[in-house]
Formats: sequence, structure tokens, C-alpha cells
Amino acid sequence: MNNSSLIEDLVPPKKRMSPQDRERQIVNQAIQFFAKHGFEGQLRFLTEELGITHTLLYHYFPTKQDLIDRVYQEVVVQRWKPEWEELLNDPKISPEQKLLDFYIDYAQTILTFDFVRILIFSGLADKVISDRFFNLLQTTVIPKLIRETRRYCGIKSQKKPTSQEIEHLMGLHGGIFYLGIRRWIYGPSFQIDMSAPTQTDNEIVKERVTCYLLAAQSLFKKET
Amino acid sequence: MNNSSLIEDLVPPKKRMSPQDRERQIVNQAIQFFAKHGFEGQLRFLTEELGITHTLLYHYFPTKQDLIDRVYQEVVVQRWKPEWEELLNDPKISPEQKLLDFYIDYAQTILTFDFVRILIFSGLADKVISDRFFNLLQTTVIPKLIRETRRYCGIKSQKKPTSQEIEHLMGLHGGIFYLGIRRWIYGPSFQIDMSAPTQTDNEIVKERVTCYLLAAQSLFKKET
DNA sequence: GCTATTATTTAGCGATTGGTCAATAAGTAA
DNA sequence: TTACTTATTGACCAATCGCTAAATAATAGC
Repeated sequence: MNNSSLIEDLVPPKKRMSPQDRERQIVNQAIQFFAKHGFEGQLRFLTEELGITHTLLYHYFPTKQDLIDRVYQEVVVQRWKPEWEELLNDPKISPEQKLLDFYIDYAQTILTFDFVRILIFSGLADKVISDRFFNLLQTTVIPKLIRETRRYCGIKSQKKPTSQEIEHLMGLHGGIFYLGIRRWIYGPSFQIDMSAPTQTDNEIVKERVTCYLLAAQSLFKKET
Repeated sequence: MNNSSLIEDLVPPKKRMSPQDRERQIVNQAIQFFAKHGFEGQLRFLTEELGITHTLLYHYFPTKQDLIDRVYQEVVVQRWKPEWEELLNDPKISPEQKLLDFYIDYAQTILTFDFVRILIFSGLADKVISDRFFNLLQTTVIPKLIRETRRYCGIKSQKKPTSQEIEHLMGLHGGIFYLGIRRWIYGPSFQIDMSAPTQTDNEIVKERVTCYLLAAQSLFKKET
């Protein structure tokens, strides 16, 4: 008469989930939801996607800000890799290999729908999330990237990075982040014709890093 | 007793403005308002800044979308310069000078608070504005920029741009647009230390274009 | 089966949203 | 002054926002 048993085999009703599972489910959906609609997205639509009432959401996250903070932790904070600093400090690796390894892994880590959009949404609004991320960038990897660039160019200076060196690095950095902006913000309308053979992200990043180093050599003449 | 006459000398009361002046005032304020708060910004706050009631706004723009459309026209459509195409087609100018002249003027034109933020806000939401702008870019200047890059490298090919050529140009393009993102989205926290001597935008753009062409020469070997 | 716990829902509140409509008052022409 | 146009306003509305309190029902331990 009814085929509910068949359906239940595939999708168990599980009307009442364990708190851990439910929280995990909410956070995962909230990440995609806020990345798509921004932090002004209405919680009632989020709970609609989850198939729960919006009051249940308040049971797990008492305020909207609590949920946003959690999303921020998962998307931005947990995605930062401490091993990036270790890699850039490793004396056994050549400068060009360090830069290449770093930017390939960095690009794979941050060029995602949720990261790029949430970072931009934050920058446009209160900047709480974006500020913290860029502070991390500026205090940790950027000085090391410039130090390695100097080593590659045969420069021994211990002085702090010049504005020209930083700007040159920002040219590379922006060129790579622009991949994410084209893909996840401007969307499919600003993509390359897919009928022709296209390069992979890794190939593109590799080419940009190579160009960066080539130009650095001609830009920063050897001094010693 | 009161000094209202003094104030009125400086700022005439002008409680009733001419329709043209009022509309101009509303549009100007709306551009800055939407660029700051996004298109979800509340019209009551906008009219508060203007010192008028929100109902008067509806007298000039019947719906919010009408006002947004007008802002789009002023900020994006009217800012596109047809002479960019003329410049890139001018046979009397060398390829490197064309690229330099174009990107210096392009950067000066679009790297503004209202343009950068409104373009990004649009991209994050319905993409109506950003799609149209990038369609303009892709169909007009990008093919010409790649043609001039080929001429600079001594390549005679008439084939349509390869994905590698486009990606290389996107590296330059993104590196320049990233100036606006740092300045108008991430904000002051991601700016270079101002105590040291800094480069002007024109100097930065010039250096990036030079690096782009240098790398293009080594990337695209001459074929004759 | 019984009970305690708690995941989940129903109902609703106060504030805010874009938008409407009729009344008001500042200019203009006679 | 008078009459007319219209820029501007005050009062209000339906829908929606984040959020709360109390009732309901599914589960686990006994």
C-alpha cells in the first residue's frame, strides 16, 4: 500500500538528530549560505534549507552573531596553515621552490567559493574577518616571501621590505587572488572560453610565480 | 538675539529645491551610500543623510530599483571610455606605450571607492552590473590588448587569443584591480607602511605593465 | 512500561523594511 | 490677493526581521 519502508531504507527519517550531528549540519549549511547571500542573509531561509524551524537554530546558536562567529572560525581561522611559515623557513629548499610550493598550496586553500566570498563580504562590511586574515598575512608570510625573493635575486640586505618590493609581491598576490574573484564573485560570465584547452590552477600559479621572479631580477639589480 | 541670519548667509535655507537640483543631490548621495552599505542599505538612512523624509525620495524614484538603476548608469556605464578602443587601435603608437597609456587611464578611472565597491557588491548579488561591465571588457579591450602583446613579442599570429595569453593578461589585470580591493574593500589595515616613501598609482601600474611585457617575451617565444 | 531529559515545534512580539496616500506649504503667475 | 502647481511631509500599512516563551514529542536509562 505505501512504500515508506523503501524510502526509509534510503533516507532514514531521523526526526531527532544528536546535538553534534545537528550542529555540524547547521554549520556546514550556514557556511554555504552566508558565502552565497552574505551575512545579511535571513536565518529563516537558512533553516528552510535545513528543513528545520528557525527556532531550533536559536537553540544551537543563541544569536545570529554566534553563528557568524562560528562560520568565521571554520572558514578562515581553521584554514590558515602554520606549516606555511615552516616551509618558507626551511633552509633546504631553494627560494624559487619555496615560493612555488607556498603559492600552489595557498591558492588551493583559499580559492574556494566559501573562503573568497566570505572574505570579501567581511571586507565590505565590518572588516572583522578580513582584517584578522590580512594581519596574519602581513606579519607572517609576506616578510618571508620578500626575504626569499631577495635571496633569489642575490640581494643580501637585511633592511625591512621596501614599498617597491611589497608592491611587486602584491602584483603576484593580487593576480592569484583575482582567479578567485573571477570564479566566485564575477561568476561564469567572466570565464575563459572552455572549448579551447585551458590551464589548470596549478599551471597558472606556477607561471605567475615564474614571471614574478623573472621580473624581480630585472627590477632589483644585484648590489653586492 | 538669534544668529540665524548669519547662518542663512552661508547656507541658504532653500527648503524647496528645484527638481533637477534635488535629483542630482539624491543621486550623488545614493552613489556614495550604496557603495558604502551595498544595495541592501535602507533608504530611510539615505534620506536621513540627505535631510529629507523618505517619502520625498519615492517622489523622485518610485521604487528602490529605479534608484539603483540610476546609480548603475552613473557609476558604471558613464565611466566607460570609448576612446580606450581608439587608443588601442591607433597605428602611430607602439604596443608598449598603448598598454601603458591604457592601464594608467583605466586604473585612474575605475580605482575609485564607488566603482570598485559597487562592482563587487553587484558581483556578489545578482551580477547585473558586473556582468555587463565584463562583457564590455571581454569584447572590446581584451582582444586588442592581447593583439598588442603579440606585436610587442614579434608574433604575427592572427588566431584568437589562447587561454595562456588571456591568463597572462589576467595576471596583470588582477594585479591592478587588486590595488582597488586593498584600498576600498580590505581598507586601511592592508595598506603599506606610510612612513617609508611609497610609489604612486601611476608608478605601480607602469611597473606592472613593464613586468607583464617582459614576462610575455620569455613566455611566448617568437614564431615569425 | 515509566520517567526524566531535551530536541523540536507552535505562537507570537517588537522593531524595521519598502512603499502608499492624503494633507501641507512653498513657490509662481494672474 | 488669489488661484494653481507641486515639492515636501505626516500618518500609516503589510511584510519581514531577529528573537523569546511555552508547549510538544522523541529518545535514553531505569
